[in-house]
Amino acid sequence: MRILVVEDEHKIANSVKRGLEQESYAVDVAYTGSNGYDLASVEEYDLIILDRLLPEMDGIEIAKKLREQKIHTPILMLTAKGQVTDRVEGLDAGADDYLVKPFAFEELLARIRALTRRPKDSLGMILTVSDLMLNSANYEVKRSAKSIQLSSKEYALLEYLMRHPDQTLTKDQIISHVWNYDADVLPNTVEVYIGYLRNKIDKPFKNRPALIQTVRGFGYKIG
Amino acid sequence: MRILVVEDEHKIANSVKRGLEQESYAVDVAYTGSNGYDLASVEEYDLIILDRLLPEMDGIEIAKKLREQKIHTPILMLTAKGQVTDRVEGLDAGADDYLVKPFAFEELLARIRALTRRPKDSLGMILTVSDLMLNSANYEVKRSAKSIQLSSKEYALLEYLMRHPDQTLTKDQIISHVWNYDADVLPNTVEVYIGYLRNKIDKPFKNRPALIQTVRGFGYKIG
DNA sequence: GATTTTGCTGAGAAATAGCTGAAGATTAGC
DNA sequence: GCTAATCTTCAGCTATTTCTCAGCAAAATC
Repeated sequence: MRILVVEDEHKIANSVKRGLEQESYAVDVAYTGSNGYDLASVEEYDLIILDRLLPEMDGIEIAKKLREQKIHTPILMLTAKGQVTDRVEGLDAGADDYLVKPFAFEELLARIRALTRRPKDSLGMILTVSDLMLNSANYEVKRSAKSIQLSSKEYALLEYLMRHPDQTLTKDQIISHVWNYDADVLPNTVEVYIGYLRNKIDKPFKNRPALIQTVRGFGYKIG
Repeated sequence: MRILVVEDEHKIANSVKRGLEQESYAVDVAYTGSNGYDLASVEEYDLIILDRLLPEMDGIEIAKKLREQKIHTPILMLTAKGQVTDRVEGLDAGADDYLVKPFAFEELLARIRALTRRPKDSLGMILTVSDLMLNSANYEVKRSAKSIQLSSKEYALLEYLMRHPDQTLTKDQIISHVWNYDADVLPNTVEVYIGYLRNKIDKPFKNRPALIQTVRGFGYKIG
């Protein structure tokens, strides 16, 4: 699955590239509009992530030109928080979806999955680890058939862990996936949230094995 | 169920495609009239959604030609608000129904359901959740046999919720289904309408459980 | 066994989500 | 055109969530 990222802010471009590669997408990056446009017209991508505001040639224009060229690759447009009003303009130009910056990486992944629509996770994937179940259609979490109430950060963290079962994730990885790229939260915040999750999914089920495990010096894993 | 969408505005075409696929229709899109005509003559569809005004070959002409070819696939014609809604002309050409742009997605779905009329929902599907009943044939809503009067937005919102019982729907999802694609309403508007609905279907029935539930951080669900 | 590092946790300040009354805009009916 | 209903936004309020801090516990290192 090949993805082109057109974004002039290197920080964002690179963090998106790194994250997507970790999810085993093949990623090309263009830091300018014209560069991005050239790549998009020559190469074949499964998805194009396009910053709306770019020097030289902006996102709207690129989208419009690509559509004129009959290139119908799905386009995910990124817009800064202030510029929300122009939803219509962007969609007119041919974008398929919108994401407002700053976004959490997992949110980006969800949109990408929706746009490239792998049958597997269309509408409501159900993740399970042991007797813990997470249903992304209605954001419901259950353990041993008992419903568990989570806040949205807790939910995002749990989903990230459960999408990588038995794999140790460092606090840095967790931060860059669950929080948005310009929030800089302390590693301790992750510890705190792990604590919250344990209170809800491990502590009340003493007769069952604890699912969230600390891998001292490295991070956490579920499984 | 296969549907062909012939529409030159990518924005509309893509958002309709995405929405219908989520409802598990198989959707093909043609961005030009002649392209659409070719597809419609070769492939077998259960429904064709046709923009009335298209470059190259317009909707009326496509409909006429298809009918000449003895292709009787139901046709739903889209017309812009300003356009002379010459119902007669379109219906003469062979269209089975009309929808004026901009439309809300749920409205489109309702027409599609009417045209493809699966025996199941022939003449007005009736949705029920607990003791709440919605009859889409006559737009009547009742709870515990007591009739409830709703405005059209309230009705559209309730129908959307009831068609996805026990599933949490985000404010974004609600906005893009219940409002039309170029309306730019605030999330708070959804909150307000949820409030209106609660006043009418939950508050007056204190002895019964509340049906509309807030799922903090995610959205709302009914059930 | 003392020291350092790493992780856990209770408490609290700051930020945010959701609810609601009210008021301005828009639309439909007459 | 006028009026009434409906639609939408706004501002203020409350409860929850988010995040940091500081002190403690456990493990690793010396």
